[in-house]
Amino acid sequence: MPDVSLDRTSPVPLYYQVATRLQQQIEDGSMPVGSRLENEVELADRLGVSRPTMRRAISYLVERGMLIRKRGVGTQVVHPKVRRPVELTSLYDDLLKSGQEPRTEIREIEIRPATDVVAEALGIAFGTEVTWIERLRYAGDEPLAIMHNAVPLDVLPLRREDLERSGLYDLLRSAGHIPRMANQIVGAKNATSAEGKILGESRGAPLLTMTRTAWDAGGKAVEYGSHLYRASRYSFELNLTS
Amino acid sequence: MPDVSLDRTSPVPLYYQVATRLQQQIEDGSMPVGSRLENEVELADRLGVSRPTMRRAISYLVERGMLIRKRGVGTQVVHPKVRRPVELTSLYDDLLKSGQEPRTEIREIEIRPATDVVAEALGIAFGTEVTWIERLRYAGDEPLAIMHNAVPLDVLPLRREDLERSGLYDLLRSAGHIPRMANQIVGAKNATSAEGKILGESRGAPLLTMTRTAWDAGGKAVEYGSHLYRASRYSFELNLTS
DNA sequence: TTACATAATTTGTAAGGACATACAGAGGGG
DNA sequence: CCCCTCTGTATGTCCTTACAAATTATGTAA
Repeated sequence: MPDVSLDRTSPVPLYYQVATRLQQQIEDGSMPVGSRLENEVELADRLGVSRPTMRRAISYLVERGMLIRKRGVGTQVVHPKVRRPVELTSLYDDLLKSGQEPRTEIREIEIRPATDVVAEALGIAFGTEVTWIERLRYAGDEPLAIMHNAVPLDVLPLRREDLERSGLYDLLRSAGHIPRMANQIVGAKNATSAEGKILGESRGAPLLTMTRTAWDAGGKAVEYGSHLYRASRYSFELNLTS
Repeated sequence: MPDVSLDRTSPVPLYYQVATRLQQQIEDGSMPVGSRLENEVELADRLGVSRPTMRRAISYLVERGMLIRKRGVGTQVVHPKVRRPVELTSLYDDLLKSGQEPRTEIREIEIRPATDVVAEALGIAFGTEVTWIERLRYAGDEPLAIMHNAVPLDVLPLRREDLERSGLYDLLRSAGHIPRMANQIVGAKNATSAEGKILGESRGAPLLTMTRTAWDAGGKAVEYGSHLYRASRYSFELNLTS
């Protein structure tokens, strides 16, 4: 009865199967917060895996913040509130997940040489051609953000139709340039009258600013973005660990 | 000559020594970006460690974003720009690191029952007594942020003198309640005239808002904070991975 | 009863071996 | 000339075993 869900013929790694099993038990409450796990040796024995495999499964959950280990003591389930480290998502994904309906209006899309700011951020030569886009993001009927992005031509040839249907990050992902690392700077400013007009706010309204450079697994810069959010309608939520 | 820096009698783990060695070689340029490492077996052999140990060292650097591995191909050094995941630091630490001189003015410190907002954030019962503080943080002579914090009494008895000398996070750490996980929400607002007066800005000036709950390794909530930053003088920088 | 030494428990580190799997390039057949 | 297959190479997974180190609990002696 213990190892019902373990399948050694499956291509999904054993340690991952074990980790998933544990995670389920934690999430469905059969391993309540604060409870101690059996020790590694017994657990491994009972599940019919080796201790390194067991350890790897546990380590995976420890890194995700679901378990903590103490040498000489044991392994415990921690408070379920904070679980995931910061995720690398786009506004589009965030809106989808929260059940709102994202809509995008392409206000501008053209190929132009990179400005010094963009070139610096992307680590490319000044004047290299990039696709430059300005988009207005709606949640339902409400405008939410003005988004400027630059994408190098050799990363992805952006087309207006694609951008209207899906988020930039989805396009990057399906083109094989999966964003893996990013540097973000978050600040605040007051809306100019032009910005306010576009976003449906008045001049001086508080805006969140965010500039971001994202790289793929190979370390190639795939996107630079400079965005403005209506503070009255949006805020960033971060879960940090370590 | 290969294993000069490896010390098997040292208490610092072997895999970590190996990782540090590799990291140095990457940082000092003797392993340039894009170069491939020797394969794991040879590397392990040359350094006189086992392959699992070698793998663990490499994995450590892969997780930190310095290396990438591809099955069947090898391991490569990636673009050095993005390295560290988000760190859990306080404003005090940030200022220290950037060479500025943090100073703190305690405007208020008292023990009072938790409001519903604070109780909810800390996961404690409404009305439980917490230490509530209001501080003004300077960088040099310039006011930078108004900071409100609540710390449960059983976590740490806060004293005015201690807070004047060091940051809250240092105090938490030395009390053994090391912040391990946190949830932050970052937004923006316009300064009221009272806030502006304190921060040396005019009414309506853009402010960054940040509320945070932090937990220690055991999942116990150790701090709730609600802070206001002058956007003209401060912004958040985040490095994200995965 | 208290203080100190000792033992048991549990995770941390390390080695060595075996097989699986994905990728890239070489070679052969159409 | 192009496409397919085969093969070599490197990482991915998994096992068994052993010892080290930290913490807690136990037991003994003053």
